Amino acid sequence: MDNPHHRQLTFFLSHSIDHTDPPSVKEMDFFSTSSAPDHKNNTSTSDTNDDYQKRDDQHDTHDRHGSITADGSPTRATDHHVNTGLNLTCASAGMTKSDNSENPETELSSLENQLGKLQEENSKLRSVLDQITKNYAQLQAQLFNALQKQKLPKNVETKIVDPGASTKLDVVNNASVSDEKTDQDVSVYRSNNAEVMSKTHDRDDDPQLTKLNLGKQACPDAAEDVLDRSSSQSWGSSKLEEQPKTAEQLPAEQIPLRKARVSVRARSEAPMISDGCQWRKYGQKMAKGNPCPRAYYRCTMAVGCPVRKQVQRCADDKAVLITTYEGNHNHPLPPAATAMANTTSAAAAMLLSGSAAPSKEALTNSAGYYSSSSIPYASMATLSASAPFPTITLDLTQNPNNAMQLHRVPAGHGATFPLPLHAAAAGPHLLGHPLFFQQKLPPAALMPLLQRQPSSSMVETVSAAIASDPNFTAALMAAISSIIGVPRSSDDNNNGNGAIPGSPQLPQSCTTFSTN
DNA sequence: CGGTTTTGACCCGCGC
DNA sequence: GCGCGGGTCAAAACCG
Repeated sequence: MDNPHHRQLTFFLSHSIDHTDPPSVKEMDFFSTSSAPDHKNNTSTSDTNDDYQKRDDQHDTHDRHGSITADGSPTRATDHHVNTGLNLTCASAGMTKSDNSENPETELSSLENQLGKLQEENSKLRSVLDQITKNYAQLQAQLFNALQKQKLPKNVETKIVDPGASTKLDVVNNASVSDEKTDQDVSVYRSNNAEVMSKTHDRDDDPQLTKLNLGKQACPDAAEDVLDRSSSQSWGSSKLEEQPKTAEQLPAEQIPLRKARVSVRARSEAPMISDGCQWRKYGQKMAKGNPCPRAYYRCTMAVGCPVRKQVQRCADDKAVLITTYEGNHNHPLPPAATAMANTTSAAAAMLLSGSAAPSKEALTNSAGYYSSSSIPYASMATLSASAPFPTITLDLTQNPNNAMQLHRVPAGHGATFPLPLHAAAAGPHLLGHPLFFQQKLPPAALMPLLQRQPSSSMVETVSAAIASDPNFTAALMAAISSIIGVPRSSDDNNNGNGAIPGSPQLPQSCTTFSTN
């Protein structure tokens, strides 16, 4: 039981069970308002949808889900098919066909009606997502502020007593309890918890939702996760600027946030890649197994900025520079730095979202699902038992046109399997990490970025690679599932994260950039 | 003179 | 408990 991963599995098992229980169902109310996806599990993967629908059909007689759709969404059939809330049209089309096979006019009108409903639902979902994003950002800012207000001794978790964010923070504390060692595991939940919280933006107004969320705080380290997130997600976010900053806040910021790492490999002759930030070297060490020293840098753009990075040349190929970022900036960043921040946040989000007890099968499934997309670059996750922290590596050493690879390296794993970039792309949005270009630029527009030389525009390349997602539906679906922390209903995918990384959390991101 | 870099020492976690 | 390795600290040196 000491194994953190085991704990993760346990958690997600309970999670999956949850989704059959009324409480979990209540959580689904978040989406049920739009009537479409009241099956939180549906958002996971397409293959899951089938299973879930089957299950749902079975449960229909028990009216279980009927209670879920408290909003009174009329069509259950619609609910079945509109799992992601994204492919609403397609789902409805298939469904209506079977329903209306007699009169063409009737069928047409019915289709129109349903189409209108679906469009409405779609708009609702979009608004919900927007709200989630806003809420998340707000909560993040509040949490960050609260953290800053309290001085936390190093490696010591204390209760957060900020009245303004008491609910949220209390949740964290309750969950955090005692286990400080399962950082990696926690990171997985982090996103889930945080997302849930973000959904309950009216936490003060809606205690029920809060309680439900609390119920999901099965992870003892959830608090830590949240803490991490608060600081980590400040990357590229100017919202935190609004938060008062004092010297006393610094210690708290630097406390826990180090678990998820994002590393980038790129070819570069320079001793350090330019990422738009100012760094101060505070240490250098010879790492085992690498003749090249590892340099430790700290962000000096703001006093107390928790962001650090490690720079080291690859032992195998000294032309490859590996830069690892950790933490999130607590200050405004210049455009160039923001791009990098967004990139690392996205990568971290993806990493954390998928770090939750990744099951090979689930990941494989997801990989297959996503790989079918038109993403120009291949995505890959590498799990390494040697990694002290979950680490995602953006490999820019290969042809940017088709070799953008993501290596996810959570501790305790040694398997390699495809990792869906889409989730990462969508995650940041939902989490409140604005990858603006991602949202506003069509995939085609991102291609040029991918075709650039890593050394010249590595940030853009990485950002584009992470952010660009030709299949927004898939990405959003993954993101939603991750946010909800929806466990796969599949028996063997209880590990929770399934193929789709659970929740995008950006608690701490350690990005390693290796420039070639 | 202020900021940065260097570098040895120290701390801490982990494995044996 | 001990050793190892990673990460950080902090004093001295360096630089503009």
